[in-house]
Amino acid sequence: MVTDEHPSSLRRALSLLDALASDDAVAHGGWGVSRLAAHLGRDQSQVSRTLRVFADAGFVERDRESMAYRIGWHVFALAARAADQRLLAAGAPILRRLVEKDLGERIHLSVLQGSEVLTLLTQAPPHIIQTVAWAGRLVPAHNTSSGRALLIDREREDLQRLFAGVVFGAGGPNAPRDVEELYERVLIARRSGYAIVDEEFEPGLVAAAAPVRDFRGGVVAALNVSAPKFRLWGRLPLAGQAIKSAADELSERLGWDGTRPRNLAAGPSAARSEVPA
Amino acid sequence: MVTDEHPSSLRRALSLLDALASDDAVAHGGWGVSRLAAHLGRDQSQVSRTLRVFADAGFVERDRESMAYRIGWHVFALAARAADQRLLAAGAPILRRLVEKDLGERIHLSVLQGSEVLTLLTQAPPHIIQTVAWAGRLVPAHNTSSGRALLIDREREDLQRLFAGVVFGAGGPNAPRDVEELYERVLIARRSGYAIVDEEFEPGLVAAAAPVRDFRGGVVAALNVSAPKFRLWGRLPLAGQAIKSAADELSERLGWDGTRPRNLAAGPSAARSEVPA
DNA sequence: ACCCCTATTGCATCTGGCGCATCAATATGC
DNA sequence: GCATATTGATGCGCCAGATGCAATAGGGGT
Repeated sequence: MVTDEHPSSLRRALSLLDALASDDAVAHGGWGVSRLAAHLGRDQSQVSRTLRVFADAGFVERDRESMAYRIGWHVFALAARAADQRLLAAGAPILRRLVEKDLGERIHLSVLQGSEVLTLLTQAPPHIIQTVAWAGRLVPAHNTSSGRALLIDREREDLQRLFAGVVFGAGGPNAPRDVEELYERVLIARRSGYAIVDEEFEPGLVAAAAPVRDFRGGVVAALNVSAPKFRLWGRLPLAGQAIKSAADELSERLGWDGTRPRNLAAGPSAARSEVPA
Repeated sequence: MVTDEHPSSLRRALSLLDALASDDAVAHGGWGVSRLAAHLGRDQSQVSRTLRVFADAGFVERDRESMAYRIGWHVFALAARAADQRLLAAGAPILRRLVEKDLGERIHLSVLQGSEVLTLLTQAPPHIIQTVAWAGRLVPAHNTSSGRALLIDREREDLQRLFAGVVFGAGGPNAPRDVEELYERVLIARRSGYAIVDEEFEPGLVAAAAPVRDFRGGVVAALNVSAPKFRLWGRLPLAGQAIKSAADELSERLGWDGTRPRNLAAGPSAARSEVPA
């Protein structure tokens, strides 16, 4: 997640936090120094010292018996102050309503981070067991409906800049092959106000998404539904409409007056950050 | 927040995040470089450079127009991915303390799954014979205190959708007969901050429960105590209070900022800068 | 006792964080 | 219009502090 461009000790230190939040580390109830050092290819001494600083600052905590480090209270406290809590507060009930009343499939609220999509909230229908926890996870923006919705205002040059260095290979059979194809599909989404994706991210998976705007008119988030093709495909246009009206409602709660955004070259912090390895 | 003991560049860098998470900074929609530098008594050059590293890693974000930095979504992602882990890790000692010091009765930590309650952790007092292993068990949400606590934020329509198709028949003598009754009792629980249940799930069984919230502000789990009526009834309000304060403590460890109002759906442009200087 | 695995610490090396000064860009004043 | 103030970024020399190696210490397991 933290991609190195110019090595700095700070960046190296931050990668420790990423490692501690990895699936592996979480599943193991935290990682010890040596394991962490091995995973990152760094010397144990440095990992040990860096973790001590993090621990003193509360960014990580150590299990007394297993000696394993975990993400600490301070990160959670900061997360509570992370960008726009209002989006979460207003979004949660809308997600619930969508999944329970309208669609009966899994709904996500996500934001753009670089060329990837970060899932903030997930709501699954009651009868489905939560297989993977999607919240906090990153997926590519170019072959997902959320990504398409988040990029719905962007022009060709924006996309070229944003996806410079991103490989378009992976994903489902219908994934866009390059920025040009992506832009064409963005244009299609722009016309209807929502994005439809058919087996672009994963074979057999279809999805619909719509952009959420704040009071400035810019896209700040996306609402999306995704499900197996056999279950959702027939009502996907309807689902798109439902998602769109829900997204518009959320936008209104964020102060959007319904006007189109003026040309805002690129998103908030889109400039930097690349794809992870 | 980050207390300095032995200065290190990492610690200095982390204090930038703290500053950005301060009430002042959040209220102003983020802070610029010079302001941040002044606040921390550090040179602008270093603040600028450090923030770039943070920004590249996604730990902070920059507003395009105001040039102000805010806590970034990456921090949110870290917290989201470690949230489950932390719920269990931070919950266990609190359960133990509750049963040993405060209540002397069986305590559970549970989450909502559809219209049912899934118990994750159980702590029983030593003198009580382990009757049933509750961890992993599913019980209905409508006639249990945990369920009531987990649904404490829901509105009538939410409940109607959630319990559509659920039969309310079974349980104890005082179980709610329909969604309407359930909602009334949810409202009562909402007022006090904890839920009391008197022979709703099972004859002769009473219980109290309180909601646990995470850094997103939503209810993610519930803490509850249950025992035979003859043993707990007299001190049930006290038990409710104890459960509530324990739940609040757990919420804090999950990054919940109890001081912050969690449903601020009204103001359109609250996040933006209002105060001049 | 042994070995193996893990975490911490001492120490010499030298990277990279630091402050100062400068520069560019954008307001604000007259 | 020019002058001034403010804010953020950068070039550069210096030394704090990050790094890596090796040694040390603890903890099981056999």
